Amino acid sequence: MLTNSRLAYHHHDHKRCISAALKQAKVLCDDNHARLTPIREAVLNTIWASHQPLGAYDIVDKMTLNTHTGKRIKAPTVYRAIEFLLEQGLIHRIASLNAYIGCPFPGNIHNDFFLICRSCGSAAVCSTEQLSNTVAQTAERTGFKVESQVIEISGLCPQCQNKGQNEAFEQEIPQQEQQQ
Amino acid sequence: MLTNSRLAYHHHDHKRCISAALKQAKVLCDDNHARLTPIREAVLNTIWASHQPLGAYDIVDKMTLNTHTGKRIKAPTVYRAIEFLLEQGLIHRIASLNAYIGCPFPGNIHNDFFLICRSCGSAAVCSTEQLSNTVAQTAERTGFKVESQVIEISGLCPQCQNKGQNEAFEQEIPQQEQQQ
DNA sequence: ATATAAAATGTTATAATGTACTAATTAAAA
DNA sequence: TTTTAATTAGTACATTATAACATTTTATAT
Repeated sequence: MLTNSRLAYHHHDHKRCISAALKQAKVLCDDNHARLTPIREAVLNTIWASHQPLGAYDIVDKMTLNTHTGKRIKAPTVYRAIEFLLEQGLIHRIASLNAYIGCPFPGNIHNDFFLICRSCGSAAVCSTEQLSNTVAQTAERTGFKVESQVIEISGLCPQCQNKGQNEAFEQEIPQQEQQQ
Repeated sequence: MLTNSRLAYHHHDHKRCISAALKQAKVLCDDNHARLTPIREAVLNTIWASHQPLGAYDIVDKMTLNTHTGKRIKAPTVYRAIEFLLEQGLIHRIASLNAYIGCPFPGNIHNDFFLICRSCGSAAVCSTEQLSNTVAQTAERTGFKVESQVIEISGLCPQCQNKGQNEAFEQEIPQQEQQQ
Protein backbone atom coordinates (compact mmCIF):
# COMPACT_ATOMS: atom_id res chain seq x y z
CA MET A 1 0.00 0.00 0.00
CA LEU A 2 1.17 3.44 -0.96
CA THR A 3 0.79 5.79 2.01
CA ASN A 4 2.42 8.57 3.94
CA SER A 5 0.82 7.44 7.20
CA ARG A 6 4.17 7.06 8.95
CA LEU A 7 5.02 10.69 8.35
CA ALA A 8 1.56 12.16 8.64
CA TYR A 9 1.09 11.65 12.35
CA HIS A 10 4.67 11.63 13.61
CA HIS A 11 7.28 14.21 14.35
CA HIS A 12 9.50 14.42 11.33
CA ASP A 13 11.51 16.80 9.23
CA HIS A 14 8.54 18.27 7.48
CA LYS A 15 10.64 20.60 5.35
CA ARG A 16 11.55 17.56 3.32
CA CYS A 17 7.88 16.79 2.69
CA ILE A 18 7.38 20.33 1.45
CA SER A 19 10.43 20.46 -0.78
CA ALA A 20 9.69 17.03 -2.20
CA ALA A 21 6.11 18.07 -2.94
CA LEU A 22 7.19 21.28 -4.65
CA LYS A 23 9.84 19.54 -6.68
CA GLN A 24 7.40 16.85 -7.81
CA ALA A 25 4.87 19.55 -8.64
CA LYS A 26 7.31 21.37 -10.88
CA VAL A 27 8.26 18.23 -12.75
CA LEU A 28 4.68 17.14 -13.14
CA CYS A 29 3.44 20.51 -14.35
CA ASP A 30 6.32 20.71 -16.76
CA ASP A 31 5.43 17.32 -18.17
CA ASN A 32 1.80 18.37 -18.53
CA HIS A 33 2.60 21.78 -20.01
CA ALA A 34 0.72 23.28 -17.10
CA ARG A 35 1.91 26.46 -15.47
CA LEU A 36 2.78 26.34 -11.81
CA THR A 37 2.59 30.10 -11.29
CA PRO A 38 3.85 31.84 -8.11
CA ILE A 39 0.34 32.02 -6.69
CA ARG A 40 -0.39 28.37 -7.39
CA GLU A 41 2.93 27.39 -5.90
CA ALA A 42 2.25 29.55 -2.84
CA VAL A 43 -1.12 27.87 -2.34
CA LEU A 44 0.44 24.44 -2.70
CA ASN A 45 3.12 25.47 -0.24
CA THR A 46 0.51 26.68 2.23
CA ILE A 47 -1.44 23.45 1.97
CA TRP A 48 1.75 21.53 2.53
CA ALA A 49 2.56 23.52 5.66
CA SER A 50 1.25 20.58 7.63
CA HIS A 51 -0.46 17.24 7.26
CA GLN A 52 -3.71 18.76 8.48
CA PRO A 53 -6.27 19.42 5.77
CA LEU A 54 -6.87 23.15 5.30
CA GLY A 55 -10.10 24.87 4.36
CA ALA A 56 -10.06 27.36 1.51
CA TYR A 57 -10.40 30.28 3.89
CA ASP A 58 -7.68 28.92 6.14
CA ILE A 59 -5.47 29.17 3.08
CA VAL A 60 -6.64 32.71 2.40
CA ASP A 61 -5.83 33.71 5.96
CA LYS A 62 -2.45 31.99 6.12
CA MET A 63 -1.34 33.44 2.81
CA THR A 64 -2.32 36.92 3.85
CA LEU A 65 -0.30 36.54 7.04
CA ASN A 66 2.71 35.19 5.21
CA THR A 67 3.00 37.89 2.59
CA HIS A 68 3.46 40.74 5.08
CA THR A 69 2.66 43.06 2.22
CA GLY A 70 -0.74 43.77 3.60
CA LYS A 71 -2.04 42.73 0.21
CA ARG A 72 -4.94 40.43 0.86
CA ILE A 73 -5.27 37.39 -1.36
CA LYS A 74 -8.94 36.98 -2.16
CA ALA A 75 -11.04 33.86 -2.05
CA PRO A 76 -11.57 33.55 -5.83
CA THR A 77 -7.83 33.58 -6.39
CA VAL A 78 -7.33 30.79 -3.89
CA TYR A 79 -10.22 28.77 -5.28
CA ARG A 80 -8.79 29.07 -8.77
CA ALA A 81 -5.42 27.85 -7.59
CA ILE A 82 -7.13 24.99 -5.75
CA GLU A 83 -9.00 24.08 -8.91
CA PHE A 84 -5.75 23.98 -10.85
CA LEU A 85 -3.95 21.92 -8.22
CA LEU A 86 -6.85 19.45 -8.07
CA GLU A 87 -6.82 19.08 -11.84
CA GLN A 88 -3.11 18.36 -11.75
CA GLY A 89 -3.62 15.83 -8.97
CA LEU A 90 -1.30 17.76 -6.68
CA ILE A 91 -3.85 18.09 -3.91
CA HIS A 92 -6.98 16.28 -2.78
CA ARG A 93 -10.28 17.59 -1.53
CA ILE A 94 -11.62 15.93 1.58
CA ALA A 95 -15.36 16.31 1.18
CA SER A 96 -16.31 15.42 4.73
CA LEU A 97 -14.15 18.32 5.97
CA ASN A 98 -14.48 20.83 3.12
CA ALA A 99 -10.72 20.87 3.19
CA TYR A 100 -7.67 20.27 1.06
CA ILE A 101 -4.52 18.25 1.55
CA GLY A 102 -1.36 17.76 -0.46
CA CYS A 103 -0.96 14.57 -2.43
CA PRO A 104 2.32 12.90 -1.46
CA PHE A 105 2.46 10.85 -4.64
CA PRO A 106 0.99 12.84 -7.49
CA GLY A 107 1.18 11.47 -10.97
CA ASN A 108 0.19 8.03 -9.78
CA ILE A 109 -3.20 6.71 -10.66
CA HIS A 110 -5.65 7.99 -8.14
CA ASN A 111 -8.43 6.49 -6.06
CA ASP A 112 -6.53 7.69 -3.07
CA PHE A 113 -8.28 7.48 0.27
CA PHE A 114 -7.75 9.27 3.57
CA LEU A 115 -7.19 8.41 7.20
CA ILE A 116 -8.31 11.43 9.21
CA CYS A 117 -7.42 11.55 12.89
CA ARG A 118 -10.16 13.20 14.90
CA SER A 119 -7.74 13.95 17.71
CA CYS A 120 -4.73 15.59 16.07
CA GLY A 121 -6.50 16.57 12.85
CA SER A 122 -3.85 15.12 10.59
CA ALA A 123 -4.73 13.05 7.59
CA ALA A 124 -2.74 10.40 5.79
CA VAL A 125 -3.18 9.72 2.11
CA CYS A 126 -3.30 6.09 1.05
CA SER A 127 -3.68 4.20 -2.16
CA THR A 128 -4.01 0.56 -2.92
CA GLU A 129 -5.47 -0.97 -5.99
CA GLN A 130 -6.74 -3.82 -3.91
CA LEU A 131 -9.13 -1.61 -1.99
CA SER A 132 -10.25 0.51 -4.90
CA ASN A 133 -10.81 -2.66 -6.91
CA THR A 134 -12.86 -4.16 -4.12
CA VAL A 135 -14.94 -1.02 -3.90
CA ALA A 136 -15.44 -0.92 -7.64
CA GLN A 137 -16.30 -4.61 -7.83
CA THR A 138 -18.77 -4.31 -4.99
CA ALA A 139 -20.48 -1.40 -6.69
CA GLU A 140 -20.46 -3.03 -10.07
CA ARG A 141 -22.14 -6.12 -8.71
CA THR A 142 -25.30 -3.98 -8.79
CA GLY A 143 -24.66 -2.99 -12.39
CA PHE A 144 -23.34 0.44 -11.46
CA LYS A 145 -20.48 1.80 -13.54
CA VAL A 146 -17.94 3.39 -11.22
CA GLU A 147 -16.20 6.55 -12.32
CA SER A 148 -14.86 7.96 -9.07
CA GLN A 149 -14.61 7.02 -5.44
CA VAL A 150 -14.67 9.10 -2.27
CA ILE A 151 -13.29 7.15 0.67
CA GLU A 152 -12.67 9.08 3.86
CA ILE A 153 -12.00 7.24 7.08
CA SER A 154 -12.12 8.89 10.48
CA GLY A 155 -10.77 7.62 13.75
CA LEU A 156 -7.59 7.71 15.76
CA CYS A 157 -4.08 7.68 14.38
CA PRO A 158 -1.50 5.43 16.08
CA GLN A 159 0.03 8.36 17.99
CA CYS A 160 -3.24 9.56 19.41
CA GLN A 161 -4.25 6.04 20.41
CA ASN A 162 -1.10 5.88 22.53
CA LYS A 163 -1.69 9.28 24.03
CA GLY A 164 -5.17 8.17 24.96
CA GLN A 165 -3.84 5.11 26.75
CA ASN A 166 -0.92 6.78 28.49
CA GLU A 167 -2.95 9.72 29.63
CA ALA A 168 -6.24 8.04 30.17
CA PHE A 169 -6.89 10.10 33.27
CA GLU A 170 -6.75 13.24 31.18
CA GLN A 171 -9.21 12.08 28.63
CA GLU A 172 -11.89 14.56 29.53
CA ILE A 173 -9.63 17.54 29.03
CA PRO A 174 -10.12 19.10 25.61
CA GLN A 175 -7.32 18.52 23.18
CA GLN A 176 -6.17 22.14 22.88
CA GLU A 177 -5.39 22.27 26.58
CA GLN A 178 -3.58 18.95 26.59
CA GLN A 179 -0.91 20.15 24.20
CA GLN A 180 1.54 21.58 26.68
CA MET B 1 -25.51 -7.02 0.01
CA LEU B 2 -28.22 -4.83 1.44
CA THR B 3 -29.22 -2.22 -1.13
CA ASN B 4 -32.12 -0.39 -2.72
CA SER B 5 -30.30 -0.05 -6.03
CA ARG B 6 -33.03 -1.83 -7.95
CA LEU B 7 -35.60 0.71 -6.86
CA ALA B 8 -33.40 3.77 -6.78
CA TYR B 9 -32.87 4.15 -10.52
CA HIS B 10 -35.99 2.50 -11.91
CA HIS B 11 -39.58 3.46 -12.36
CA HIS B 12 -41.48 2.04 -9.46
CA ASP B 13 -44.34 2.70 -7.11
CA HIS B 14 -42.47 5.20 -5.04
CA LYS B 15 -45.37 5.76 -2.66
CA ARG B 16 -44.50 2.43 -1.16
CA CYS B 17 -40.93 3.56 -0.49
CA ILE B 18 -42.28 6.61 1.28
CA SER B 19 -44.87 4.83 3.36
CA ALA B 20 -42.41 2.09 4.29
CA ALA B 21 -39.85 4.68 5.33
CA LEU B 22 -42.35 6.59 7.44
CA LYS B 23 -43.64 3.45 9.07
CA GLN B 24 -40.13 2.26 9.91
CA ALA B 25 -39.32 5.72 11.23
CA LYS B 26 -42.25 5.65 13.60
CA VAL B 27 -41.37 2.23 14.94
CA LEU B 28 -37.71 3.10 15.31
CA CYS B 29 -38.35 6.39 17.08
CA ASP B 30 -40.83 4.70 19.35
CA ASP B 31 -38.25 2.08 20.28
CA ASN B 32 -35.67 4.77 20.94
CA HIS B 33 -38.03 7.00 22.90
CA ALA B 34 -37.32 9.69 20.33
CA ARG B 35 -40.04 12.03 19.16
CA LEU B 36 -40.89 12.02 15.48
CA THR B 37 -42.70 15.36 15.54
CA PRO B 38 -44.78 16.65 12.61
CA ILE B 39 -41.94 18.84 11.38
CA ARG B 40 -39.41 16.02 11.55
CA GLU B 41 -41.81 13.72 9.78
CA ALA B 42 -42.46 16.36 7.13
CA VAL B 43 -38.73 16.78 6.53
CA LEU B 44 -38.28 13.03 6.29
CA ASN B 45 -41.19 12.87 3.91
CA THR B 46 -39.70 15.61 1.76
CA ILE B 47 -36.34 13.87 1.62
CA TRP B 48 -38.12 10.68 0.63
CA ALA B 49 -39.96 12.43 -2.18
CA SER B 50 -37.40 10.91 -4.52
CA HIS B 51 -34.20 8.91 -4.58
CA GLN B 52 -32.25 12.03 -5.41
CA PRO B 53 -30.28 13.51 -2.53
CA LEU B 54 -31.68 16.89 -1.48
CA GLY B 55 -29.76 19.88 -0.16
CA ALA B 56 -30.98 21.53 3.02
CA TYR B 57 -32.29 24.53 1.13
CA ASP B 58 -34.00 22.31 -1.41
CA ILE B 59 -35.89 20.93 1.55
CA VAL B 60 -36.69 24.42 2.81
CA ASP B 61 -38.05 25.38 -0.60
CA LYS B 62 -40.07 22.21 -1.16
CA MET B 63 -41.62 22.36 2.27
CA THR B 64 -42.61 25.96 1.81
CA LEU B 65 -44.30 25.07 -1.47
CA ASN B 66 -46.08 22.10 0.01
CA THR B 67 -47.61 23.83 2.98
CA HIS B 68 -49.59 26.36 0.92
CA THR B 69 -50.02 28.31 4.12
CA GLY B 70 -47.49 30.87 3.00
CA LYS B 71 -45.73 30.12 6.25
CA ARG B 72 -42.08 29.79 5.39
CA ILE B 73 -40.15 27.05 7.16
CA LYS B 74 -36.79 28.50 8.05
CA ALA B 75 -33.35 26.99 7.58
CA PRO B 76 -32.59 26.41 11.28
CA THR B 77 -35.79 24.42 11.66
CA VAL B 78 -34.87 22.20 8.76
CA TYR B 79 -31.30 21.80 9.95
CA ARG B 80 -32.52 20.80 13.38
CA ALA B 81 -34.81 18.19 11.88
CA ILE B 82 -31.96 16.93 9.73
CA GLU B 83 -29.76 16.65 12.80
CA PHE B 84 -32.40 14.58 14.54
CA LEU B 85 -32.99 12.32 11.55
CA LEU B 86 -29.25 11.76 11.16
CA GLU B 87 -28.93 10.85 14.84
CA GLN B 88 -31.74 8.35 14.47
CA GLY B 89 -30.10 6.90 11.37
CA LEU B 90 -33.19 7.68 9.30
CA ILE B 91 -31.28 9.68 6.74
CA HIS B 92 -27.71 9.95 5.49
CA ARG B 93 -25.60 12.92 4.58
CA ILE B 94 -23.72 12.67 1.33
CA ALA B 95 -20.69 14.83 1.94
CA SER B 96 -19.58 15.09 -1.67
CA LEU B 97 -22.95 16.64 -2.55
CA ASN B 98 -23.84 18.49 0.65
CA ALA B 99 -27.11 16.63 0.43
CA TYR B 100 -29.32 14.24 2.32
CA ILE B 101 -31.00 10.99 1.40
CA GLY B 102 -33.38 8.65 3.16
CA CYS B 103 -32.02 5.45 4.62
CA PRO B 104 -34.01 2.51 3.27
CA PHE B 105 -32.95 0.22 6.10
CA PRO B 106 -32.59 2.22 9.26
CA GLY B 107 -31.89 0.44 12.49
CA ASN B 108 -29.33 -1.78 10.84
CA ILE B 109 -25.72 -1.30 11.67
CA HIS B 110 -24.36 1.45 9.50
CA ASN B 111 -21.31 1.89 7.32
CA ASP B 112 -23.68 2.39 4.46
CA PHE B 113 -22.21 3.60 1.21
CA PHE B 114 -23.71 5.33 -1.79
CA LEU B 115 -23.89 4.86 -5.53
CA ILE B 116 -24.55 8.28 -7.03
CA CYS B 117 -25.53 8.49 -10.68
CA ARG B 118 -24.09 11.59 -12.29
CA SER B 119 -26.65 11.44 -15.08
CA CYS B 120 -30.01 11.05 -13.33
CA GLY B 121 -28.88 12.28 -9.94
CA SER B 122 -30.35 9.35 -8.04
CA ALA B 123 -28.40 7.60 -5.32
CA ALA B 124 -28.70 4.06 -4.04
CA VAL B 125 -27.81 3.17 -0.48
CA CYS B 126 -25.81 -0.01 0.04
CA SER B 127 -24.38 -1.89 2.93
CA THR B 128 -22.23 -4.93 3.15
CA GLU B 129 -20.06 -5.94 6.03
CA GLN B 130 -17.60 -7.42 3.61
CA LEU B 131 -16.74 -4.05 2.13
CA SER B 132 -16.75 -2.11 5.39
CA ASN B 133 -14.57 -4.81 6.92
CA THR B 134 -12.16 -4.64 4.02
CA VAL B 135 -11.98 -0.88 4.35
CA ALA B 136 -11.43 -1.09 8.09
CA GLN B 137 -8.81 -3.82 7.76
CA THR B 138 -6.96 -1.89 5.10
CA ALA B 139 -6.90 1.20 7.28
CA GLU B 140 -5.94 -0.72 10.37
CA ARG B 141 -2.97 -2.26 8.64
CA THR B 142 -1.35 1.16 9.15
CA GLY B 143 -2.24 1.15 12.84
CA PHE B 144 -5.16 3.50 12.37
CA LYS B 145 -8.23 2.88 14.52
CA VAL B 146 -11.32 3.27 12.37
CA GLU B 147 -14.39 4.92 13.85
CA SER B 148 -16.40 5.91 10.81
CA GLN B 149 -16.28 5.55 7.06
CA VAL B 150 -17.44 7.81 4.26
CA ILE B 151 -17.74 5.92 0.99
CA GLU B 152 -19.40 7.73 -1.89
CA ILE B 153 -19.16 6.31 -5.37
CA SER B 154 -20.04 8.28 -8.48
CA GLY B 155 -20.68 7.00 -11.96
CA LEU B 156 -23.53 5.75 -14.07
CA CYS B 157 -26.47 3.72 -12.86
CA PRO B 158 -27.61 0.77 -14.98
CA GLN B 159 -30.49 2.73 -16.52
CA CYS B 160 -28.34 5.65 -17.59
CA GLN B 161 -25.72 3.33 -19.04
CA ASN B 162 -28.40 1.91 -21.32
CA LYS B 163 -29.65 5.33 -22.28
CA GLY B 164 -26.08 6.26 -23.15
CA GLN B 165 -25.72 3.24 -25.43
CA ASN B 166 -29.05 3.60 -27.16
CA GLU B 167 -28.54 7.29 -27.77
CA ALA B 168 -24.82 7.25 -28.31
CA PHE B 169 -25.06 9.80 -31.08
CA GLU B 170 -26.47 12.27 -28.58
CA GLN B 171 -23.70 11.87 -26.09
CA GLU B 172 -22.20 15.29 -26.62
CA ILE B 173 -25.45 17.09 -25.91
CA PRO B 174 -25.66 18.21 -22.31
CA GLN B 175 -28.14 16.34 -20.23
CA GLN B 176 -30.50 19.21 -19.54
CA GLU B 177 -31.06 19.75 -23.24
CA GLN B 178 -31.57 16.08 -23.92
CA GLN B 179 -34.62 15.97 -21.74
CA GLN B 180 -36.32 18.22 -24.29
C1' DA C 1 -55.09 19.62 37.30
C1' DT C 2 -51.13 22.38 37.60
C1' DA C 3 -46.53 23.92 38.29
C1' DT C 4 -42.13 23.03 36.54
C1' DA C 5 -38.60 21.50 33.68
C1' DA C 6 -37.26 19.99 29.35
C1' DA C 7 -37.68 19.77 24.55
C1' DA C 8 -38.90 21.67 20.30
C1' DT C 9 -39.80 25.46 17.30
C1' DG C 10 -39.76 30.46 15.67
C1' DT C 11 -37.00 34.39 14.43
C1' DT C 12 -33.26 37.24 13.37
C1' DA C 13 -28.88 37.78 12.32
C1' DT C 14 -24.61 36.27 10.76
C1' DA C 15 -20.80 33.04 9.85
C1' DA C 16 -18.60 30.11 6.52
C1' DT C 17 -18.07 28.36 2.01
C1' DG C 18 -18.12 28.90 -2.83
C1' DT C 19 -19.02 31.38 -7.68
C1' DA C 20 -20.14 34.71 -11.53
C1' DC C 21 -18.65 38.35 -13.77
C1' DT C 22 -15.85 42.14 -15.39
C1' DA C 23 -11.56 44.42 -15.72
C1' DA C 24 -6.68 44.48 -15.59
C1' DT C 25 -2.42 42.22 -16.15
C1' DT C 26 0.83 38.98 -17.77
C1' DA C 27 2.65 35.39 -20.72
C1' DA C 28 2.85 33.11 -25.30
C1' DA C 29 2.31 32.86 -30.18
C1' DA C 30 2.07 34.79 -34.65
C1' DT D 1 5.47 43.88 -32.07
C1' DT D 2 0.95 42.92 -32.13
C1' DT D 3 -2.43 40.00 -31.03
C1' DT D 4 -4.24 36.26 -28.53
C1' DA D 5 -4.86 33.52 -24.66
C1' DA D 6 -4.24 32.61 -19.87
C1' DT D 7 -3.99 34.29 -15.36
C1' DT D 8 -4.98 37.32 -11.60
C1' DA D 9 -7.61 41.23 -9.14
C1' DG D 10 -11.74 42.80 -7.40
C1' DT D 11 -16.57 43.26 -6.51
C1' DA D 12 -20.57 41.39 -5.67
C1' DC D 13 -23.35 37.78 -4.66
C1' DA D 14 -25.08 32.90 -4.07
C1' DT D 15 -25.23 28.96 -1.16
C1' DT D 16 -24.72 26.37 2.99
C1' DA D 17 -24.74 26.30 7.92
C1' DT D 18 -25.05 27.94 12.72
C1' DA D 19 -25.43 31.17 16.92
C1' DA D 20 -28.31 33.34 20.01
C1' DC D 21 -32.37 34.18 22.12
C1' DA D 22 -37.53 34.31 22.41
C1' DT D 23 -41.57 31.60 22.39
C1' DT D 24 -44.31 27.61 22.36
C1' DT D 25 -45.24 22.91 23.16
C1' DT D 26 -44.72 18.65 25.58
C1' DA D 27 -43.53 15.60 29.39
C1' DT D 28 -43.33 14.79 34.31
C1' DA D 29 -43.85 15.16 39.06
C1' DT D 30 -46.43 16.82 42.49
